[in-house]
Amino acid sequence: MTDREEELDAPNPLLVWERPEPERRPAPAPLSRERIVQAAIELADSEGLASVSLRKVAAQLGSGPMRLYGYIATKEELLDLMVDAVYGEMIAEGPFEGTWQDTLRTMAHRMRGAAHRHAWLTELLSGRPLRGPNAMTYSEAALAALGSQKGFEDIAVTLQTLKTVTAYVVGALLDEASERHAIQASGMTQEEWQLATYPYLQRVLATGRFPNIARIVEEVEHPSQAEEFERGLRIILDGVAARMKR
Amino acid sequence: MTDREEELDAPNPLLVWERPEPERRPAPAPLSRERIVQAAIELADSEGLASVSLRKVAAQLGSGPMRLYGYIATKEELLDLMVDAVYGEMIAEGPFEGTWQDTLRTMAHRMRGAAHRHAWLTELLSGRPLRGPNAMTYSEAALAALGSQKGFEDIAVTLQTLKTVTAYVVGALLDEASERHAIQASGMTQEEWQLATYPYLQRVLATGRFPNIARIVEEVEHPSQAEEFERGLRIILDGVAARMKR
DNA sequence: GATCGCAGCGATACGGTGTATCGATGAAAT
DNA sequence: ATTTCATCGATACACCGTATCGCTGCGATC
Repeated sequence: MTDREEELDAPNPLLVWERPEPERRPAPAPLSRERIVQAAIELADSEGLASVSLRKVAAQLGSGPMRLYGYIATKEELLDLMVDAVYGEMIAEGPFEGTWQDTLRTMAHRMRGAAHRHAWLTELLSGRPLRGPNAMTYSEAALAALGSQKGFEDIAVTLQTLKTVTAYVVGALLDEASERHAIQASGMTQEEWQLATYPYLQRVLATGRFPNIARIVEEVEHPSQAEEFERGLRIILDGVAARMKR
Repeated sequence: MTDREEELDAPNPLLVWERPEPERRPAPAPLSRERIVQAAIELADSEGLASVSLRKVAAQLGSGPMRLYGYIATKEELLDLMVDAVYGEMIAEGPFEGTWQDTLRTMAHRMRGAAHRHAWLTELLSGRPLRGPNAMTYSEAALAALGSQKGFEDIAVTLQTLKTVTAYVVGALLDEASERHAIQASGMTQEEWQLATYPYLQRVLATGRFPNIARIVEEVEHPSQAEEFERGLRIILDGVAARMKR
């Protein structure tokens, strides 16, 4: 296309006289923190946390990125809201019931469920103090359920227990997530990735410097992630029980 | 300064004739992965992980950002190398000795020490499978030390134990780090931050919806982070001991 | 000792990010 | 009907990771 043709198609926009006026602004779609957070969560669920940008979230809501700053002061705040929304989901799953073991198990499994529904959760959970209303409500419910059980009269003990179990759960979920992440980041399927990784592993193990790791790779029948999580959780709960007997 | 003056100072660079030739390139400083990683770690230690950018790391080494791509393929790889370097530090602290409790304690405390020396470690630890040589050496040493103890004849049990303890440690360290992060991100000192946060907390607690949390804030004498970590660790080790008795 | 080839370097560029600024706008208030 | 004003979005800025590619200086070759 020549310059000449271009001029015919698109009149030179430098001159006001020939430029059309902007179209009337359509009434902007109503917005709310909730809608913003929901859009962000959908984006994170389907495209990964990395592609949650204010521009994309805003686009999904049919607005410019700057409009979001009426509702949040910072992207970090949006992430905070996303996490708290997930705590909301966990609350909605119902109250805690049964023994203290039941309560702790329920907590652990709900968190695991949430982390599986929202693969980005663990990454956000790390390094974010829980001050949102849903997180507080959830913690309060857990404290209340535990506190009513024999052996948990001292609220300091209850808190310590809760923190320890939570630490395990978060750590275990991060571990579960790490492999998934590496695979997903490489853009391969799990099999492709294992196939691509296997030769390196074999080469390293062939050096003989890692006999125990080699045994694990060769001999150990790996339990499912769910089973592994469960076994760890049993260890923790045994520990809590042991502590209570003093 | 007028245009005229400017012209006198800086000759129009559009004309080749008046433009000076580029100065001879200085011999580039020798580079290596190790130097790159060290520079990145220093930057992360002093300015925070967020300000580790390839541009800044390269600048610190007196080179352009693109030169780094001869040594790494991706920023992610640099982060992997940083983590593995920290495992190197942990290895250098010496072998594992004593009972299986001693070994697990040592592991936990070394990791905690590393996380305190390098505040960014926990963030990187999350979601990064450990395939680096130092990480593998460290794991191998831990497996060997544990495996020689009574009760750990089954390597699957050893592995499960290691994973569980590690999960707790990582989770606990993340929890420790989260508050520090929030404070540091706000750019306040700890006292300023507590002062700024306190009114909100009081207002929320005044609603009466969080009686247990209120009790914790008001009644519980908070142990130091070190003590809290230790208590949790004791719970975990008790759990391991309990599991072994079957 | 001169020449050449080539690995490796860095200038430049691209598409993306979070967010500050500020004129324009449309709805609410008068 | 007019004015006010909160709010929206276009634009801009600094910075990011990284693809591209011409240039440079060094080591190998003749």
